[in-house]
Amino acid sequence: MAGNNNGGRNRRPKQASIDQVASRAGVSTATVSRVLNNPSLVTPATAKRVEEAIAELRYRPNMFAKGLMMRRSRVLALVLPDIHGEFYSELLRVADGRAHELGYHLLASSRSPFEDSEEVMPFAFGLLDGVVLMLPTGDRRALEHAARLDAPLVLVELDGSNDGFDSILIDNAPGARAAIEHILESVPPEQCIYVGGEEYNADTEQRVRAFTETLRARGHEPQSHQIVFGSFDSAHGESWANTVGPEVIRGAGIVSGNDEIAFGVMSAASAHNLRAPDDFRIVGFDNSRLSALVRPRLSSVRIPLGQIAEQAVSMLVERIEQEDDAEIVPPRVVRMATELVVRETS
Amino acid sequence: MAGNNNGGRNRRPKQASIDQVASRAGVSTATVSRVLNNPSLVTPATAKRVEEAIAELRYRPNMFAKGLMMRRSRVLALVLPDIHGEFYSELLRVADGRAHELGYHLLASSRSPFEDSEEVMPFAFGLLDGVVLMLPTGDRRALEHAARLDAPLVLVELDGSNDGFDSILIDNAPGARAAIEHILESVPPEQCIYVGGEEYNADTEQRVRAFTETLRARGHEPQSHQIVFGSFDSAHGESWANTVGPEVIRGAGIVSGNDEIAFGVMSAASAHNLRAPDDFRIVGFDNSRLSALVRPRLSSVRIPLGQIAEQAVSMLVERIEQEDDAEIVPPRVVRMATELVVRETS
DNA sequence: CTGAAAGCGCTTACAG
DNA sequence: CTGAAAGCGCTTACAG
Repeated sequence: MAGNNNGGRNRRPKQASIDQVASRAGVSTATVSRVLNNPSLVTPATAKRVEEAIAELRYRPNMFAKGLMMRRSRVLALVLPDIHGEFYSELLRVADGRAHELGYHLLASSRSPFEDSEEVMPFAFGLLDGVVLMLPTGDRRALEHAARLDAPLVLVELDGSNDGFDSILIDNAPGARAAIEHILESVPPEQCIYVGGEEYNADTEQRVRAFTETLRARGHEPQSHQIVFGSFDSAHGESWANTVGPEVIRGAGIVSGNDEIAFGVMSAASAHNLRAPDDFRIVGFDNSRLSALVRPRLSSVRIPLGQIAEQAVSMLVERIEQEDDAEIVPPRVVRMATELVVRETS
Repeated sequence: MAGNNNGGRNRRPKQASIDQVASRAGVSTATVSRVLNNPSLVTPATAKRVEEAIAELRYRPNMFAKGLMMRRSRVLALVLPDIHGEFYSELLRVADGRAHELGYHLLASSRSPFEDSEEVMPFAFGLLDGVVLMLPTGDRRALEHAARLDAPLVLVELDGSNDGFDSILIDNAPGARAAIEHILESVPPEQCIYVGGEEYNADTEQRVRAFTETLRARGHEPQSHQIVFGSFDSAHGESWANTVGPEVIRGAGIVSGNDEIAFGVMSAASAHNLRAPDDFRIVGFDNSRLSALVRPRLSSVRIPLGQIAEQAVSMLVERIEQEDDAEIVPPRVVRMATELVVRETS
């Protein structure tokens, strides 16, 4: 557009187009396209000429033009809620690995495409072949937006099968039940407390249910102070512990919404010289790397993030590549079980 | 292509095109395009008709066609090395926030676009307006590849200014120096040890240099056992501590490559009943959330990740939007200072 | 203020 | 095996 002063490096070089490659190689653009996408259709000799032209011109296909024709970009997105740390890396790493195996590139977004009504998201999403959407908040409104999206979608942590979407759910029950039962071995039901994260969260709800039902099975109806909500961070654990004070913590059996909360509780407790497992029992959720690292080592419920990520990407790609066919496979729901990892704090 | 049996939900609905919107609204495609991109050019009355048609047809512009014309997608990527946990979230969150302010969508990739020569990456990268590339391994080969990429690039942790790229560097010196000086207040130089992560890493090199120089300034030439390399994880800290044994740790002043390593060291030490700060001193790097949470609280050097992310995105967008102009701004290098956060372990 | 038309850079039947 | 040509769905001078 402007004067072609391409002195700088960080300046997009005027890319060669397929036409230039074609004329340089003395062939048609169709032939260039063939050597790029289906070399077996072309004589080795002409293929060679074309490849040389490509190399000389440093030609790289324009992905927009290609996408316009193919209606496919081979790019996937993984949309994660604003969760912290630990969580991200395994999810990303495994999802990316699986995507790569399947010939796709995976990108992650920490911003929901439906968060605000601005114009930026649709831009990006129109370029994607599909998205894995993690919705632990059970946000059905987001699901409605998603339904309007034109890309294939796999949901994680929210059952969207009634709306036609493949879904992957975390089955918190086994792990949560095991955790509370383990604690009940040494703590009476009335001293068990669930210190959870956000209340309106798919995981929170399931865990609270398991907690409640397990206590009831022991003939104890949990009181309101035995189930507390907050946020999934250590600050919440600390502030809860500081609020209730040492007399409540001593002898208590605590199931916390995640490891961070547990760290917060233990940290505040240690200020009163209370330590797990002697003075109280505690188990976290997530089985984060740090749970095995801190002293005392934190018992925790493992969530199979790697399997979830792998499964999500696999299902998504299956859907994408199925679109070309006529057959309609009904939405699938898969549940991933959790399990208790016993360490020192319980 | 196939039979249009659109019974299923997860099936890409045949998208309406701009032509259909135009004919439905009784205008030309040019007009539709104008109400979408520059409404002030259109009479309110006709704009309204067009908007209704858009709504009725659930029209969404084809981003490939748009990109083909505009040569711009408003999508940015942040390419991170395979670092763990903590690191990701702040970087991502802040970068995303800044990108959004500037009207871009940011996606993260944990896979280097140059990792392998397969065809997948270029696909994705041709769709991006620019990328922030974090290269803590000092991988100059990756930089060469990057130079061939046609998208604007901002480098983090590697100085690519000589190759024409804006670069953001972490200045480890102030923080590292402060850390070792702080430790030297109570530990003799010959008992100071740097337990680092990967040896060929921009951060490692700077920190080791600061460590070495500070000890030399005290008249002590560090011995080979005083500088050890490994990986940036707790396992390395543990194994190092177990290898050297309690006699080395007792009384030592340890600067570790990151907080994780420090946790590993402390964890192994506690098995021998050695605790910081009484039996030894230790400071980490990264100032991770957990450093403030574990007991004893870990002193750590803060790296301004948020500022780095924000700066990187800002510079990148500046470059992108500058491409249209003729003026060539020389590559910039900005250095972000680190600082020591003293807690209980030192 | 609006439209007809060219063009962005590819892919893919269709002929040969 | 190869090429001429149409077409994907947009944007943008250029006229009016």
